[in-house]
Amino acid sequence: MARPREFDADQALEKAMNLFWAKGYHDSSIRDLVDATGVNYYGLYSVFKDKQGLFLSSLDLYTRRVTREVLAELDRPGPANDAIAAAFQKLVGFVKPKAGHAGCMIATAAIEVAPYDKKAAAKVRAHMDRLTRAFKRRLEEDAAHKKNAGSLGEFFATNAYALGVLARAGKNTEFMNRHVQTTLTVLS
Amino acid sequence: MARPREFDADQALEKAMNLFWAKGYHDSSIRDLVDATGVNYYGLYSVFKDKQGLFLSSLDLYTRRVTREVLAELDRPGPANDAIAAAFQKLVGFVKPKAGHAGCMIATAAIEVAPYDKKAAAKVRAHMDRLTRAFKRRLEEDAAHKKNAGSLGEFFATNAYALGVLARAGKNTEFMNRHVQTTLTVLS
DNA sequence: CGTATTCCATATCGTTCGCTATGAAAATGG
DNA sequence: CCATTTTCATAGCGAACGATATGGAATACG
Repeated sequence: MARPREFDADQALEKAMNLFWAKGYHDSSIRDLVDATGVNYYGLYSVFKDKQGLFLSSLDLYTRRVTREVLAELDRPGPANDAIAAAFQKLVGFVKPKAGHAGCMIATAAIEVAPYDKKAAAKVRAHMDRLTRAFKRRLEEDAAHKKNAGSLGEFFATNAYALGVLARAGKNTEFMNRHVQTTLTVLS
Repeated sequence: MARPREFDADQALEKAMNLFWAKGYHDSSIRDLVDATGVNYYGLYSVFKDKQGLFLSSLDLYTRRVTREVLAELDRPGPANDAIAAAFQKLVGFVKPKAGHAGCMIATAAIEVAPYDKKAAAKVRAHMDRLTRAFKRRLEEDAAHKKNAGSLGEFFATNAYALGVLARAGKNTEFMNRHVQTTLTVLS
């Protein structure tokens, strides 16, 4: 038809997500996003509508990219305890300070965006529900925890987000590993 | 010496703290703070230096006002389990949506301010340490938990902040109470 | 009582924000 | 090969930001 765009939307979204992940919504300006993605204003706005749209798409990508890997650990064969421990181990690897970003993007969004952005709040809620259900599903397979699978699922999901807070507050990996260790004692 | 100020600095700080608590740092503009406190620009800047100074003072007041009440529950006589449960009960009452604000101001600061503000980060760390030590101290009195008092203290403190995230994400009191219930099972 | 000093109220500063308008550049279709 | 269409690069928009400057009002001191 006409001049083709010179950027890949998926790659741009990934870079935008990394910036939002690292700095949150408010501290990531459009100009920062233009620099980080290498895509100019027109490109970003034509694909993602506006800053909110880019952020919402980033939340979706975060779910696909990061959360999926954590949830995959829950499908491991073997005892439920080991699968949950593996999931937390994976999570610590993600939220620890690395490549400039620290924390869980969903937890950050929950605190700084959800209170006044209904669409972001809905995505945060959906993410929490998904994570909760994943833990719950795995726990229901275990006879010892089947009856408490619901509240335990909520508990593990909440503690997953708590790791994101710890990371943002500057706690190191040892601290987070210790927290995971104690968290898992509810299963024994 | 000259014209006396027409406002009470402590009352103004309390109102500023409530706004920061409700909306976080970035969404609370100086103009919002002027409206909320009833103190004009000159007054705020002459007493608190700048926006950061006002925020840091608000963090201190939050510790004195909110955290102290929670910690007071830990000094209750009786079993450590009951004291810790009471502290969490008090905490849920504070972080639940009420009077416009929701969540824990420290957790919010940890996520949205601490990553790039060293002074705020230091106050967040100090708060976490204080809360952790308070739990730890109470647990050390209990022979059953003395050996794990350190990691348990960290665990309880972290879960206290987690409640703040839940509140900001819109979770209701029942959800938070259920979380507290499960959190306390690590003691049994 | 007048003068110095401090505070109040408001206007305004420079900057940055999210977003859009504008003209040049690049590819397609007749 | 030119006209059309879409993207690129950039300038610029109005609004809001944190912070400050300014002139009048209010008190203390001589």
